[in-house]
Amino acid sequence: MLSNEKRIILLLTIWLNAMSNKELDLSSKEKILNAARRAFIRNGSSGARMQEIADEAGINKALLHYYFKNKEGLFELVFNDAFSEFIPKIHSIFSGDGSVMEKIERYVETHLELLIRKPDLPLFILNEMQREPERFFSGILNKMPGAPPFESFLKQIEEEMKDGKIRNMNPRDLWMNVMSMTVFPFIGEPMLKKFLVVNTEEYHSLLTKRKDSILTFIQQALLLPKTNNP
Amino acid sequence: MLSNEKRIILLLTIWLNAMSNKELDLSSKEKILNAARRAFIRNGSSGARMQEIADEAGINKALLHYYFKNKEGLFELVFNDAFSEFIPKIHSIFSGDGSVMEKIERYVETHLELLIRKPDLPLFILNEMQREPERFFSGILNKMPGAPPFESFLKQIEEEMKDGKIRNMNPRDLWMNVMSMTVFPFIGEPMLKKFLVVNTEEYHSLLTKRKDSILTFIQQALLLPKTNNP
DNA sequence: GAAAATATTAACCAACTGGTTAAATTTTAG
DNA sequence: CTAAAATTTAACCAGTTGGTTAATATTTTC
Repeated sequence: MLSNEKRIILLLTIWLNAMSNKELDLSSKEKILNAARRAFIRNGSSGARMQEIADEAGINKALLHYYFKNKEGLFELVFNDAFSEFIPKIHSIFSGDGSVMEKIERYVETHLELLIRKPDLPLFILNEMQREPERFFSGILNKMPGAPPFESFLKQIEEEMKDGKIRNMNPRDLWMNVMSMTVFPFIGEPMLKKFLVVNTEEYHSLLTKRKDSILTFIQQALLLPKTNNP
Repeated sequence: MLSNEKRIILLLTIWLNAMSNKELDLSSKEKILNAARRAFIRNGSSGARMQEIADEAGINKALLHYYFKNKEGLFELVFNDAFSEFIPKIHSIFSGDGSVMEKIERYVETHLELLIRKPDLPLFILNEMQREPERFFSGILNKMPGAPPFESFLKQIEEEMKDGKIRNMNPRDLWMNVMSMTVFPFIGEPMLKKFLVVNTEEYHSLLTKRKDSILTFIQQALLLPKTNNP
């Protein structure tokens, strides 16, 4: 299926990766995990090839099975690592101290920082979740304590709305908006670059400034105009 | 790799699909396209199997090659259909009449309507775009006349900001926010349902109300408080 | 320094894969 | 009603795939 040009590029990539892996002096296991991440992110769990992973790691294919029982085991490990990195601090943010706006700021800051470093995470996670939803609803997501923290955050939002601190709207819509504006620009980069008529550098510059932009936007949408100027 | 339970479910699905296809009296070609969409959406172009597509379509595998030269040809067709359905009217919205808010309203309305009917579209398109970006930057995206319409819309946004009609912010951030809030809730459904503590019906009910919610949020973020009450 | 443990590899396997082909069947056209 | 065209299928193919194994090499331990 691969053209000759693509094959050359692939081989060059494999060689460069092998050289860079050698230079970094990683163990074989670490090289495998790095290569597996790239392969699973790019092609999904069913499209990724064990030989492809071995080639990118610069090792013999049998070593994959020596360290990780099988392809599914390797995938589980890679996915669980990604998932627990992506999900993580939301719960402590929800149940910690601070106003609604402060919590939103903390979430946006934390997540933008993570996604700038690992822009492939959300698409990878969400794509595998749609591919095999039952894997998550019977496993890793059930281990995720979603209900309590968000429900208390929900209450807090409702109270601040009732107190007139922030504008009245469906709290679930609010959170949906916050997550959308934080995460989607990383998922939608190829399309957004085209729409916004920017190149990759310009786009990434936009992303590094997103924190202030998102927070200002949310504040302007939520905060009521003050009747008493300080 | 499939467990027996999954195999039974798959076979039942194939049978039900075959029965429903028969009931709908579609041509073989249409059955193939429907099955191919489902397979490519779920597993990606490299993970989807020709035999899987044939099984779901209820036809012999050789027929795939009779109608569509090969797997890549079938995928191209499916992807291009999806892409031209997802991208489409943005350009006429950008270059048409109306204020910035009116254009935003038109975009949100049009796209929500499309995505409620076809919620798998954005994840599929963006996933394939990240998997093989060169396919798009040398092909279909170059055919997409992105530059002129958005640049004129950019100018319009800037003018309305300068005129004090809407609040000052980076127009690219504005559009990024609009697209994010419209598209991400469809991509992020499995995760958002968990965070928001809603079931599928409740989540879809949220989605059907998103138009007003998004537009109100944007208006509150953008529109300046009036100094003269009518 | 030798034994034990760990790592690594080439070669191999059965099953799966995308694609092909000739024959049979069905549909269409005249 | 028959020939032509279109559709459909079973059987097949070479290459790819995930996984295994025995042998070899390297590292670690005592």
